Amino acid sequence: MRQSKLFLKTIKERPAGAESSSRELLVRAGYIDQLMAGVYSFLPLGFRVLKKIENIIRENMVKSPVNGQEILMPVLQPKENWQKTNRWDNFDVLFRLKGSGDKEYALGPTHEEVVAPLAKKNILSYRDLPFSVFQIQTKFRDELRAKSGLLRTREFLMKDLYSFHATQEDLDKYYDKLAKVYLNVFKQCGIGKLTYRALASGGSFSKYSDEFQTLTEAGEDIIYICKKCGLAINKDIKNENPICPKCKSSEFEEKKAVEVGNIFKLGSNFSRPFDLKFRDKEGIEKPVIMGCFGIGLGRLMGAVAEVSHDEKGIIWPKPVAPFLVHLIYVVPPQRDPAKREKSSKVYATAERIYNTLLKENIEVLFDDRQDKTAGEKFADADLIGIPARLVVSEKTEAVKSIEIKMRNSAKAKLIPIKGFINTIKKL
RNA sequence: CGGGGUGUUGUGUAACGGUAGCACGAAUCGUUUGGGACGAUUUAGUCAGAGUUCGAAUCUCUGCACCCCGACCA
Repeated sequence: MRQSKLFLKTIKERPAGAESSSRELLVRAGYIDQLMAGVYSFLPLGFRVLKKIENIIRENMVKSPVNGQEILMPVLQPKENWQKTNRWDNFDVLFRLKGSGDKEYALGPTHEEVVAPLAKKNILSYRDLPFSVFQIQTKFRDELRAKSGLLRTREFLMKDLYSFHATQEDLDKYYDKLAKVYLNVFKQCGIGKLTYRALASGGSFSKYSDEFQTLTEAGEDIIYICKKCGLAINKDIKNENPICPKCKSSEFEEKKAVEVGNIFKLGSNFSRPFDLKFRDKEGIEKPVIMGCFGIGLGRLMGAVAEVSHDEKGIIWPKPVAPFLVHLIYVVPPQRDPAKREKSSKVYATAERIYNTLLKENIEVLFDDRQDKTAGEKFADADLIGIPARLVVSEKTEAVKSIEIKMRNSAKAKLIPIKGFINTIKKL
């Protein structure tokens, strides 16, 4: 991608009144644009990051042991289904809207009301169980207070997976496997060390659920980490239970965190209202046991930016970075005719390197802008936060090298142009 | 939803009730060119409505929007 053609403008000044770092940096670097409170557009760079996160999640959901099948359910949902579960009037953040003839609809904040009746059409026998479906789709929640950029929004992409089981034991096993897969997803996104599986209350569905909490001061949740056994619990659990449920210790470390995922054992709470049943081996009708597993993609992206940045900009972990390489062409003096010759040579070298990278399928953003000085390009590169920065300039041209510097390191070094691609491939 | 704050060009900001100014950006020209260059010229603005006043960005009211704190967050 050529930066000169990119639909993106970086902003030098800090936006007024923005409190969270991730929000400030994502806006200034041109990843996202706010339409209104809690609603953002994803610009080309932001969209790429979102897609990276989406693919990591999808891969993990499709393969064993999750074995999810990807589907896409409607955002627009009938009021009747929400009345069946008693949530039309009780789901605080539900967006309710009127269509023609005053017919009422819900904008999906979650999809139990859709997936349960859907499953009813496909589950008749114990032989149909267990199975899981998931989607990566836009959710709407009328949050009373949107805040901190992508960390709490009213419209957001969510991966929600629903599992269907014949027995509670089967759900329990699956649930624990999913929890491990979740930790792996967060690890792959570069926030593994900071992300805890925290025991939480299960609301009206079950006694407990598990939250996945990433430690950051920008988070709005508080979790308690047991100093003895390392178990994390959320505030609800701590209030009910002043001692660690696992090792009975009473010493906890209190940390602020942002919830990037949440998993629930729904049991038969949704199969009952929708009459979702199956026949077991003995021919007896039983309610299907369900699980529900969510990850907020935008929030995850915000969380990564929140925990991985410095004063100059974002520092993307490689797996979620919009590009692996930021190739920067430092424009040499051009007014002097003798130097103009050199200039075209430097540019030609940059083009050659760009094409080599493309040919090798290395994801590269090429700062080919002719009207920006080196300083400005470097400042932009730091702000945007692509993992590897390659510089082609008169200096590097003179020694037939290119400069390479990693975003998370202060050191730059020169590598010969000949065979440079092998260095890049090893990144 | 309770409380607080703020709305001035694309962005960041200034202006006692009295000429809406500065910087960045954008545009043109010239000089520059390895850490956000310089000069000249140009561009574009008082959230909306009502009121007070000779006169309102400024004071009052209403509305709207955004930000922050809290509550809420199956």
